[in-house]
Amino acid sequence: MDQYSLETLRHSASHLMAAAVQKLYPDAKFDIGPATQDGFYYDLDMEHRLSTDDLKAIDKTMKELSNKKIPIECLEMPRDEAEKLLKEKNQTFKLERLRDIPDGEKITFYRLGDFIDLCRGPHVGNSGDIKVTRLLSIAGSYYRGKETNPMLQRIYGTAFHTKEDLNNHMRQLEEAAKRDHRKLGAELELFGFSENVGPGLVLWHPKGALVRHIIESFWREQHIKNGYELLYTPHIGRSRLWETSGHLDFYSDAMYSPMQIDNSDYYVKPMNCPFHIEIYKTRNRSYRELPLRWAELGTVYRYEKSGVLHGLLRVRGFTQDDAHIICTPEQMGQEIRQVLDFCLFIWKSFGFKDIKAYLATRPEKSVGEPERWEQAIASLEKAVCESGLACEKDEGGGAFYGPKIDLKIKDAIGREWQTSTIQFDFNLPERFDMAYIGNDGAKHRPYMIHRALFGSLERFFGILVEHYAGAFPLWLAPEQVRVIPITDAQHLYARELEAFLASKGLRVKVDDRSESLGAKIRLARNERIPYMAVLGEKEVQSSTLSARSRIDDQIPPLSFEDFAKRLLDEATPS
RNA sequence: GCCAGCUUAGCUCAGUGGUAGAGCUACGGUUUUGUAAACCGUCGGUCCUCGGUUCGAAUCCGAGAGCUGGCUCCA
Repeated sequence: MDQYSLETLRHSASHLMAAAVQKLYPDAKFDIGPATQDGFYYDLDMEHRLSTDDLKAIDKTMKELSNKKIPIECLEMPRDEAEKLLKEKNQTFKLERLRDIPDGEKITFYRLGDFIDLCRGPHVGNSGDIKVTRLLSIAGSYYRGKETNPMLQRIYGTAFHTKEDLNNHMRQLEEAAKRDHRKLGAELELFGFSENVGPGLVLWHPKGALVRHIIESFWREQHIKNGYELLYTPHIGRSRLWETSGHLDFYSDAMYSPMQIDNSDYYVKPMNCPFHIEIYKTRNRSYRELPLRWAELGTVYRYEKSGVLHGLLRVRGFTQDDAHIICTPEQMGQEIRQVLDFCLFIWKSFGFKDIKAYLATRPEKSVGEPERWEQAIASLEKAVCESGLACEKDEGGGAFYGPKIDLKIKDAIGREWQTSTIQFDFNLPERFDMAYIGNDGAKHRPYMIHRALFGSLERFFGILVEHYAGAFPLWLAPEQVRVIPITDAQHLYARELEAFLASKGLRVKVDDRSESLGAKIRLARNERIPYMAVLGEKEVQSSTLSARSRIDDQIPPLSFEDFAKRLLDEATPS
């Protein structure tokens, strides 16, 4: 339809922005300016520290350059000439980027008026093709993404073919902002944080805690059904446990300082695995008792840099829905398959249907025998294949201790979230010298698989709030029915209904404030309560109730019994 | 942690050097209401914290905390 792809358009828009920046700040040194999923950015360095106020001027200059319809020309040149040009322009980052281009590859520059940029292209024909742009924000970004490198200034923007597309995009951002779990969490009194407690430490308020309780109960029930056994383990453990596990050597950056108890150092746990392994090691294990599937809602604490904390999605204390499967080589394939199916069942229960798998294989630095890696990867691949999931392979993307499958789920407005993870571990079984006695009477090293379905309850809850936009389905809603008597004369009748519904196991409250019907409905709607039962003179006379749901507005009058039946039918996970 | 920004009542926000405000919420009263906001009144403030400049600071400057958007990292 359009002559250029959105990616090309955005890439060109980043050049147009760079041209504008160069015009306003001639000392600017440019690094890279690619298109991204939603727009583009350009990384640059200069004397002037940009602030959001500067975006207006840059935007204005971009519009001027666009109106001039300046052609964007491609210039191919030999390496020495390219180097000379960049040196002349004092573009030190670009010089380094030039050195990254392998010999024999074409070296191209793109010129937009006075702005000449080392760039692979392609680009739109002229600056007049870039009409619909919006500069969004400025940020810092480390040169080449390395924390030890100097920080450049990054300008984020986006571009579209039409004004309408841009407006749609901005509306989508607004929609996402409305669903923001931090905002809804406070509004619906689900959870919060306190400066006195500390950043990244979640306080679950009664309503959020109730939803969490329902999720946990469902989780436990399903795990028992699927052949798991539940464990509880302590929050702290002696330093020698973490020495054996290797965490003190390789994970200490994320661990909190130890506390001294009776002359020993104890660490708050960043992971649950060592405790599970200790349980495994309490006695000899026979191949006959494998596979073991041990699950725990284990609360762990990890140090996260202050700048990365984000609502419930990134915290310092969180509860993993952790499990460890310990099995023989023969059982491995079947176990992986079962975990994947279990994952899919759980995601379906919470209304997520669009799920993608990412398989990460052996990285350069790794532990464990190559055959074990190959076996494990093969079984992961086979299981994903059989499950019918779409899968992307990330060669060399596994952890040093084993390959893994991560699942990403798509929420109600199309955003992807990384949640479930299934990881082999060839490291801990070695370190802890785990073994089972095979039918040959000899000791063998078991396979160990870590897996989490939700990832963490905090993160999952945050995703759920955004997915449902705060309107939990009936089975999860902290309050399922709000009973609304119209006048004081129906208060007794309302209490009768409340007691009846509660006796059926429904979560119900009465709003008997001296307020108008409209006001009570408005409040219940704002609180995202799935059902309202309105009671007036008519309902008392006919022994009925007038129901109203979040979805249907009004429902014809029902008896207490029929109403309860309807809700109980609906109140199962789907 | 780093770059940029923000922080005024429970919430949303106004107030740019001269006595701290509005709406909603909460509370008290009046009202007895038929499907998204009845009316009147009252309470509510360490203007994030500490220090500085000034006759005088919510307002200007510095440091710190928390938060937001990114970078890095990751459940």
